[in-house]
Amino acid sequence: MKTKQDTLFVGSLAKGLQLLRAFDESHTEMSLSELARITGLGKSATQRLANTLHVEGMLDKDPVTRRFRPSHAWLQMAYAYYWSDPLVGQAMPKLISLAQDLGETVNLAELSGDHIVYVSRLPCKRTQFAATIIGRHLPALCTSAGRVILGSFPPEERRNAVETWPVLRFTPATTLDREQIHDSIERAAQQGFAICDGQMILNEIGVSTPIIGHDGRAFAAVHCSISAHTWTRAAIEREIIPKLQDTANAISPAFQSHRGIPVDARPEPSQG
Amino acid sequence: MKTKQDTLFVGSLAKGLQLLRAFDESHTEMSLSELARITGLGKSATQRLANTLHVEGMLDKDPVTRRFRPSHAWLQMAYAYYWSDPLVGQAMPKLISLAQDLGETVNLAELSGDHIVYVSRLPCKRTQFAATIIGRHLPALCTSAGRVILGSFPPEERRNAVETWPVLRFTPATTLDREQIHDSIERAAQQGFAICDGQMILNEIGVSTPIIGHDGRAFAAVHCSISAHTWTRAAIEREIIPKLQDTANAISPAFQSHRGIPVDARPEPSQG
DNA sequence: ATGTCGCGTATCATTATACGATACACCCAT
DNA sequence: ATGGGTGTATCGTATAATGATACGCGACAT
Repeated sequence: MKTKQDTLFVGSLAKGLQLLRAFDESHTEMSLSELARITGLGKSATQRLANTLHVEGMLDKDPVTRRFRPSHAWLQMAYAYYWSDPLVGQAMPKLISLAQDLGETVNLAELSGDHIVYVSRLPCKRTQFAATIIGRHLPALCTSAGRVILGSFPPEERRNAVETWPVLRFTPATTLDREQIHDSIERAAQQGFAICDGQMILNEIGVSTPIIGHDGRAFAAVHCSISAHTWTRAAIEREIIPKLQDTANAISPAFQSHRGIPVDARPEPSQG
Repeated sequence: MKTKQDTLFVGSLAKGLQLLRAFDESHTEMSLSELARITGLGKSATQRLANTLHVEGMLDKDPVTRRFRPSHAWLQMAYAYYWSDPLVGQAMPKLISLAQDLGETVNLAELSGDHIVYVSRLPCKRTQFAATIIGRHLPALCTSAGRVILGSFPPEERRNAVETWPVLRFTPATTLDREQIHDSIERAAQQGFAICDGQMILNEIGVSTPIIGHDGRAFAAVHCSISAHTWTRAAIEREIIPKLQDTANAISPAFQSHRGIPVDARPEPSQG
């Protein structure tokens, strides 16, 4: 029996994608049976799907251990993504200048549902590995970028987001209290920037300014990650914020919000 | 009729991947019919597959133009890739130091069949957009990285590669003559580095040193991109090469060649 | 040695599932 | 109006994906 709207849904394809999604931070290479176990797909099915992905060049297969892992094609997907995202092309040169100017790590973050994604990273200092690679997905409420973006939303949506969007603990200092998050967003809305302390990494400070579309809604942010050991709040506001804001403003004008659609208002996939 | 080895090949999945691969530099967003035309898949099939990919979050669909484009999930694939590639984790901090030290754009390139892929990029100057984003695939023979890697291969393989691997013209200065490419590789083999002038971009110089595995074969390279306007050959060899070599050597020891398998010796997908 | 377990691989009949053709609604040009 | 171009939806058919089953191998413990 089919759930409902699925005469134009190809199950095999969806299952194949499941296999791809099974790979993450903690599953970097997997045997056939591991894949089967994690996806819950059954040995035969997994075998066929994994083999297909291998033949098609999406999975590398170690000839001796027979374990699968993401192929270089996964990076080509990112390459194609970059060309398709008009924001990146506009922002990149400005971000490079900014990073060189500041001498600090600069990122471009986009809103994606109730998360933010680091779309571009320009690391200038060594940090956690995860902070140096693109594509990381984080709960918007836990990041300075997410908060400053939310700050540009109408109060109604803002409230709803603060109450319903997910939060996750990353460090002992991560704020889980939605009251505090609310306040942080209010402040961001008034000031036009957000500063978050030790939310993701201890002694790391995140600073963000919003990239605003025609409609006044932000859909991305310029983000800077610095060390709490070398920066005071005052110095940040004096030396970093203005430059971040200039950069964000220089990127802003040309764009329309196109991804920051509230999760519940997402386009219906298809509706019998 | 089936070709032969396909009882464990899922066609629908392969077709879905075809859709994904249809997106590139020149196809950044596509309508249903465009997709159908490019993949040659027929309207109905394309409709179903595209819809599936949309529902599964792999393709965004503009609610008004109804055009598809890569979603943020494409970046998450890169994220997963990075975790799975042991080289990246080792190299990243060293590359960051190098880039800061040189003040020039530094890249990490891996061999992938007869191409090289830029796996990590640390742009310090503005250049062409394509040179700032990861995942770019280039014919190995046309790049300093590819040549210096090939330089570490046994002469037999090296010769074969020079004769059969693809070359492509990017600038009026791109070397298409395989004799010259051969010489360039020989020089790289002796010197331990490769310098390429204006092969990809006019007035851009590429400099690479090899990252070598246990077996003596290189499978990746540290690459630096600089301007011909500000650097002379002598200055490069004096100030850049040594640092590149140090970095590459610092990364090398821990690794085994695992992707640089000659194209013809790639693991057979399955063989009835 | 010997048995067992887990793995990757291969085969096969069954029917669910993906298929192409077809038809409709819509928008923008002629 | 009209015609070509979209995106969408439906339907009967047979292709193509399915799960169970079986085999061969190596690791490990008995």
